[in-house]
Amino acid sequence: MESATDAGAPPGLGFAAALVRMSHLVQHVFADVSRERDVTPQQAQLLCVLTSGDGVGMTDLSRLLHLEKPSLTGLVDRAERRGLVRRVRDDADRRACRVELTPEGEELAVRVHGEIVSRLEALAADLPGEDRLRVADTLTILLAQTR
Amino acid sequence: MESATDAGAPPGLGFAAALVRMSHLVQHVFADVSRERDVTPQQAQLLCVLTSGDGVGMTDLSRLLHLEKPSLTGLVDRAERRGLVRRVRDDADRRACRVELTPEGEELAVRVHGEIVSRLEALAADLPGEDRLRVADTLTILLAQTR
DNA sequence: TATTGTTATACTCTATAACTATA
DNA sequence: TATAGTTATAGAGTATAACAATA
Repeated sequence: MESATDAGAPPGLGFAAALVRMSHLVQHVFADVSRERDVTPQQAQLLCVLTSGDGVGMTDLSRLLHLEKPSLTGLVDRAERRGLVRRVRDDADRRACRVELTPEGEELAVRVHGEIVSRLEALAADLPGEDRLRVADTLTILLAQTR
Repeated sequence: MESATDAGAPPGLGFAAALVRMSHLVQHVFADVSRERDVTPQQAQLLCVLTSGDGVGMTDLSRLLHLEKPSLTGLVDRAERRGLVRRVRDDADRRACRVELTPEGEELAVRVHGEIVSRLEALAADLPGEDRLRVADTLTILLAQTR
């Protein structure tokens, strides 16, 4: 006996495998929602990161998104061309700039974020709230280690 | 009081947010391990999918990886050029082919998979085994809904 | 006619190396 | 000299439309 699943329940996946599979599922939700809103998943992720705080520098953004800076330059270029974000020159340090959401980008960010959250919550609709909470809390602990 | 986290514990993330954050973490583990082994994350994922079973058709593979078929053609082309997979013509249906791991591809797949699993398990090292099991089982249930 | 897979094409994403401008 | 960001370049990933070959 190596699993806590009852007879008749799905064959338990193993911790790492479950995380990997869940990660793929989340990726696909992200991809589906992005496609419906006519942005790429990468651009959607950029918008979501920009939702917190009012303007993020390119260096911070590249760390947050785990992208090399030239990759980020291109991503921001394309998002800017679509009118989703804008670069604002920093007066204090004239090398730097902050990237901000435009009103259009902000609206899109809210819609995409809301849709993703609602699809993931829907997935857990049949789950006892207690289990849902426990998963969220346990994952939160794991995530805190890698900050 | 809207969270079960104790005082001093990390601020609980919310179910959907926790899944999204965990997904990003898994993506980065995947990216790091792939890079160390000198393959792209997409190629690593292809190898992992091919580990189960001996040869998968392009149509099945495109469904498993959620890729349009022309995208898959390119991915398999590049992996084949690197000697990681090979296309084997299907004698029964001469339109079709099965994609198989080469010995080199199989060795790489095992290493990448093992490394990813071990890093994710390591992340949970401080977690009571009971919690780890509960998360795995709960996620398994969620995943089973979307098969 | 339907299905399997590829080709043609156009973008997007990403990294490395070299660069500009400011600190 | 170090830091913020960009440009140049090359390759990988992806999708849509059109196609070839076989069923």
